[in-house]
Amino acid sequence: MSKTPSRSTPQAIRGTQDIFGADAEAFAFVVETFERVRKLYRFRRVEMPVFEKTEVFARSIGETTDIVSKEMYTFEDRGGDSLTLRPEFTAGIARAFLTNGWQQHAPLKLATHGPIFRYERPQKGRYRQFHQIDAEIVGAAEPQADVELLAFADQLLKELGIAGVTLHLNTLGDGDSREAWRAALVEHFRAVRGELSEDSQERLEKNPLRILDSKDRRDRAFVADAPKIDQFLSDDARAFFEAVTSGLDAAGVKWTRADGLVRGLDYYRHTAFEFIPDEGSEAASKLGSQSTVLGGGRYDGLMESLGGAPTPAVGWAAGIERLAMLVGEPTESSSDLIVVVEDDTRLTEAFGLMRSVREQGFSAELIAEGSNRKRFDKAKKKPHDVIVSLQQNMGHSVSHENSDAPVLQAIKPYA
RNA sequence: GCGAUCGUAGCUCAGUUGGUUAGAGCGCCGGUUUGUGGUACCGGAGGUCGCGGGUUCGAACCCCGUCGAUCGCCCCA
Repeated sequence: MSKTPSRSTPQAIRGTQDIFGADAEAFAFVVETFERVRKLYRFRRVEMPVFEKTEVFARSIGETTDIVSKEMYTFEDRGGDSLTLRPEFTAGIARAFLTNGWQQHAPLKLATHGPIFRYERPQKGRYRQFHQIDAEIVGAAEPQADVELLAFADQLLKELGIAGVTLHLNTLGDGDSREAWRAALVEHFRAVRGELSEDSQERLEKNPLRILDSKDRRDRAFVADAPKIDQFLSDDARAFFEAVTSGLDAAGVKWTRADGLVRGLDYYRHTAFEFIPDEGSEAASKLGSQSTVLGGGRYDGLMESLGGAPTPAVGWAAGIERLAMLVGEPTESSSDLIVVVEDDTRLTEAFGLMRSVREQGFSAELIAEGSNRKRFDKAKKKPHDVIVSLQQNMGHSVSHENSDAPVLQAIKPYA
């Protein structure tokens, strides 16, 4: 047994987590399911660096919010370059697309997953190092890319067994639509500025679209009669959105229109979406105030901010920990076989048996420590199909509830 | 960055208005019992009560600070 850590044992960094046990199993289930479904949709696997030059994120995210100045893990390396631990996948993928000449593969369907870093106050479902799965279609201007991407997300959530979650869908229109809408919103809210919450008065200057999802009571009345994006959509933008929605209907993806759903960053165009737990659902209570399960949108404006040619793209990301909170307790996997050594002289025999069983593709665990008498009881407490107990004088016993257990074939001399 | 609640054994927690050697259950280790068996009983290890300072004759308990956790606000790529 290890001793209690002394006072000098370093603590884990705030907002990081050591995932173990049932949580780790749920985490792995999310990743494995993602990998399986991603292959069904023929998304190609990509591995990305965990850090990039700071400008990769600074230029793509822009200066509109606190993100760049306050919420990234940015540091100087020994060469004096400013680097940042990735706070998202999209910007790095865009950079890779440009620097590697992946235009030649366009339209390119990519999937990846891994750790993400954001310097934020930890709370329920929110960590400083957390993990995302991510899917992008780069170099595809057509609405069917949005449909395919969303069908992937929808099927993934279904296969994870996550219920009570609905796709909330909106369009931000093309660049001109978006700007006209934004200007109208600013005008609308400026007229009632004094009656808005303090937070929203500030948002009016920094990020007016965000007033639309204010939780403050004082703002709600003005949000309700705020101008809608639909009034500002160009014919093309309207047609694009209709193509997306009719495609989703055809693909059997359920959705609901959320005309207040926005993206804060300027590079977003057209489709914006979030899968959100239904009010009062089990999923909603499990997630607390961190409600979005999976979110994304079309980012046709991103490549240009990184100095590339205009390149249409659409993608989504989802927090693995949050998904894992919703998949429920996976049943602990049981070993096909447990070998109990109740007489230490038979330990070598046990080693041979273990190896043989495992080579035949069965999982097996050995129990050969502690009091001889209590070893069998210990084995009974672990999930298993079959227990073989090696006792004194070359005797043995086999215990199982199911005489069809496949592993019995692999241990015939004992069974 | 702001606010609230919390921090006692590996885990879940108790600890009475501040008062002797800080407790329970589970888990762990050992023994006895049982003997094809997740039994029962006995015993044991394991805590400077998150950390630092203060008040007091005396602090797990009161005060300040700090670190961490949890929940919410801000932010949400």
